[in-house]
Amino acid sequence: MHKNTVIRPFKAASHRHQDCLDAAIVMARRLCDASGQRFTRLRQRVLELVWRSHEPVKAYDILEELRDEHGAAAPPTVYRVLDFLRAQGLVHKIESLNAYVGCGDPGDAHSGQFLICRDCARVAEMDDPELGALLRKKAARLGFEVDGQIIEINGRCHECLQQKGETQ
Amino acid sequence: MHKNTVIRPFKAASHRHQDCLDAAIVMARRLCDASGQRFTRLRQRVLELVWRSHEPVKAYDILEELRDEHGAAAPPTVYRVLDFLRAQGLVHKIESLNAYVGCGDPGDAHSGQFLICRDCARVAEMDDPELGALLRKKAARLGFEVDGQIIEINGRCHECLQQKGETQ
DNA sequence: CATGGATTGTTATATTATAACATTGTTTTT
DNA sequence: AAAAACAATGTTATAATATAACAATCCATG
Repeated sequence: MHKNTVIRPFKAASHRHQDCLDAAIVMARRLCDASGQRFTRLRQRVLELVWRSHEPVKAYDILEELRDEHGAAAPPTVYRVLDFLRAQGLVHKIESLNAYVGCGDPGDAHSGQFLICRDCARVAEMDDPELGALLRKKAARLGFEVDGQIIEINGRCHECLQQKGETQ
Repeated sequence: MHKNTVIRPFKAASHRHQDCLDAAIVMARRLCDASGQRFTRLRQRVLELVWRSHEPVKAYDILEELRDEHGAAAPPTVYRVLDFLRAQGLVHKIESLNAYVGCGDPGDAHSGQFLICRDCARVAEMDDPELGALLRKKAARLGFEVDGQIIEINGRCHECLQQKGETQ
């Protein structure tokens, strides 16, 4: 048996998203406890906002939410928390969108390989060892030593492809 | 024989960079002529600035150069030309750096796979069909249809690895 | 030589992110 | 418990990246 490489799938529209959110928070608390980091109320709140949906979330959208809820809040507040969450592997940045998504498998350090649907804007995450290995192999041919990769794949998710089929 | 997948190598420090630059301009002119686009003085100048070295170049650095040379110039000037050059496949954007590099093989449409050296900051480009194919295959398992990929690999180039070895 | 489309100029502003320092909160030491 | 040390957050200002909207100019073609 090999490990499933899909660590943040495209969920069915009907899925109970609250479960995704709850799982993410529980896991985050566990990891922070284990590594002696403080999972403060602010950090939890930002993580919840990142996990609001399966679409990537912008820093300034988080900022606006925080302002609504909690009075002040300035950009550094958000960016600092995002940096913290990224350092803990709880959140990834999608570089091509300047936006952030919750990690589907925190605890296992990885860079992730993201599938971005151009129709519904949702993002799935894979962590495929074959892909990583092939990249390293190809890079090695040039004498290049890999220590991190950014892979963002644009296209259409299964659900959107089906809908497209139906309406035509 | 298979096509070489390295389309923008890490050049030896001793290489004659003027040759890279000249080749890029000649190729650009040829492609624009072929597709009925105008390779204006401004477009040529921006492409030269992008090819100033093998390091990615920032839009605002180009802007500053243009200002020195040519009086006015505002951000839209630069971004419009960069958009044009990208549309022609003459330039790629490195998303994780918000910076731009000349394409090593314009004319053949592709997204490119970039190797970014964290020591010397230079960027090489591959266009490896196996990598693309594997990505599509993995994505297809999720029912995902790929229409573009962003691959940016961080690490150390051969030359920098050697130097590191020497000084220790 | 006019006219229509492409290119570039210009002004203003939006979006994304960080620097620097002050304040508050928490843990540890005494 | 008070003080010291450190972590987290607040605050103000600004840097860096990018686009919108409209005006002026250029240039191929009829």
